Amino acid sequence: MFKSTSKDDTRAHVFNTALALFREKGFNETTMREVAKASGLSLGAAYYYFRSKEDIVGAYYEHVQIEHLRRAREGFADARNLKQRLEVAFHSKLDIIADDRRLLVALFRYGGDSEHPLSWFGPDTQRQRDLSMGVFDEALSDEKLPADLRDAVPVMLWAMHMGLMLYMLFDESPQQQQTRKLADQAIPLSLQMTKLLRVPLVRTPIRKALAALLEADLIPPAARWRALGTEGGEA
Amino acid sequence: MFKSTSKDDTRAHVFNTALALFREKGFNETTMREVAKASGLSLGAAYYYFRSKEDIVGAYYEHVQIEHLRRAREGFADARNLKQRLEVAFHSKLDIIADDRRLLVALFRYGGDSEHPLSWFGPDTQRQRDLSMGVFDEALSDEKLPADLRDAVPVMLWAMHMGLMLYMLFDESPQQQQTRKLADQAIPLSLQMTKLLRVPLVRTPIRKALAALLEADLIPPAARWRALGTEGGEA
DNA sequence: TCGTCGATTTGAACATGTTCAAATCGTAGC
DNA sequence: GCTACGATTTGAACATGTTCAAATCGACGA
Repeated sequence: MFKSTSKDDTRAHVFNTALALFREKGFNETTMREVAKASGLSLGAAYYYFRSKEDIVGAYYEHVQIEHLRRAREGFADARNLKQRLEVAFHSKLDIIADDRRLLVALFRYGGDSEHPLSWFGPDTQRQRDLSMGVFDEALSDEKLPADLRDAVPVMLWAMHMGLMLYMLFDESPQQQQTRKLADQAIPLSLQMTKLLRVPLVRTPIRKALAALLEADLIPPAARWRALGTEGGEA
Repeated sequence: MFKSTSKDDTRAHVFNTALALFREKGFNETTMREVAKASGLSLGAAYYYFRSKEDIVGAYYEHVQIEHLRRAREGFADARNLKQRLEVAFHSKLDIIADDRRLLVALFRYGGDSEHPLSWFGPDTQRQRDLSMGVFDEALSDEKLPADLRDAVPVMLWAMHMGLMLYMLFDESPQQQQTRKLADQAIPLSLQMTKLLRVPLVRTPIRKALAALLEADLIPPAARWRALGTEGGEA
């Protein structure tokens, strides 16, 4: 019933070969001909498994998100409070991509191109966004927050984590320590800010800001991501 | 003393021809061969004036920034208060790029690529960033603010304006009304936030946040952009 | 075993950004 | 007017992502 190498297996093989090359030489510096040759395939065959070079990056990021969800949940189990859960949420993501800065460049490349499948806000990447926001939503878990904020905070945390990833792309410090440090400072500050939200003087303008963001469609409906990630992950 | 067509003239001609094509068909969809032909030059000659296709976009953005500074100052002259100055700062930028969404895509493309000349945070684009932050700095003008905040707020406004531009890329509403509306809501909210900064309860965590951003090199020295824009603009 | 049909593989061909050695042009100095 | 030299122009050639028609493979029914 099983071929020794199914289509999925070969695809995975090409995928891993390509990632290794991307990590080693960078995305731009790796040609599809090299990917094909290193995979033991002809150029055309490589294109049979991935529609395009960026499509490989797309698969990579899908993998990153699923892995993030997995590791985050694992970490959440041991975390004792919100601070620790946020640490898990941020650092597990950074752990996963730590060695892939040369690759992530490609992911950010088409972020602003609304017509591109890898666009940050396009329909094709919505699933990944939702998965990602879901992680931060779970980090908040049953935190007591007014409902409107409760649905918006995960989006803010997601935005922060996007910013952190961007920062990491430029972080040349060993092990990207700078990025880790920034994350470690951002987390307690976010918590303080959250507490400040209870002060009416602060809450009023924040409410207005949220209303504006909501109206601008920058805050997606929470229901969408909350359902996600429950229905089994990979193969 | 002047050739009828100096190198600069020809360069400007190629530039304008290219922009027209980019606007009409989009950046990706326009080939350098088309640019060359439409300019009445051979392919190689076009490359004599611009090192690369993106280099044209680089020149465009330089132009945008200078024009922004010009229009903003013009507008500041008539503005009666901070709110109006911020409106000028934001809307003049949006005015300039309003018809160029298909072109701006290329500008955002290499934002995250730290090795690319058009990178958002790379050394090659520092001048443009400084010019841009300078505009927001001038908008604040002599606003009374604690020194540390006074140097950071222009950076925050700059970041907001980057976000607005990104939003505009995805804004399909006629005339990009959505983006305008978002800007108009963001401005008074920013002002309210600024006032909140006087409340110690708020100011303390904000101070910490600024310290973190400063340490992360995300807030450049204010002196750099304040000097700028005083020494004459274009030709 | 043979024929058939879909899955897979192949490599040539194409489009397009970029490079470059050679040709051409224009002018300054004689 | 002529020459030399730098500025400009040219188009062929190259690299690389992508496409595609044709070849090959492999399993299944007859």
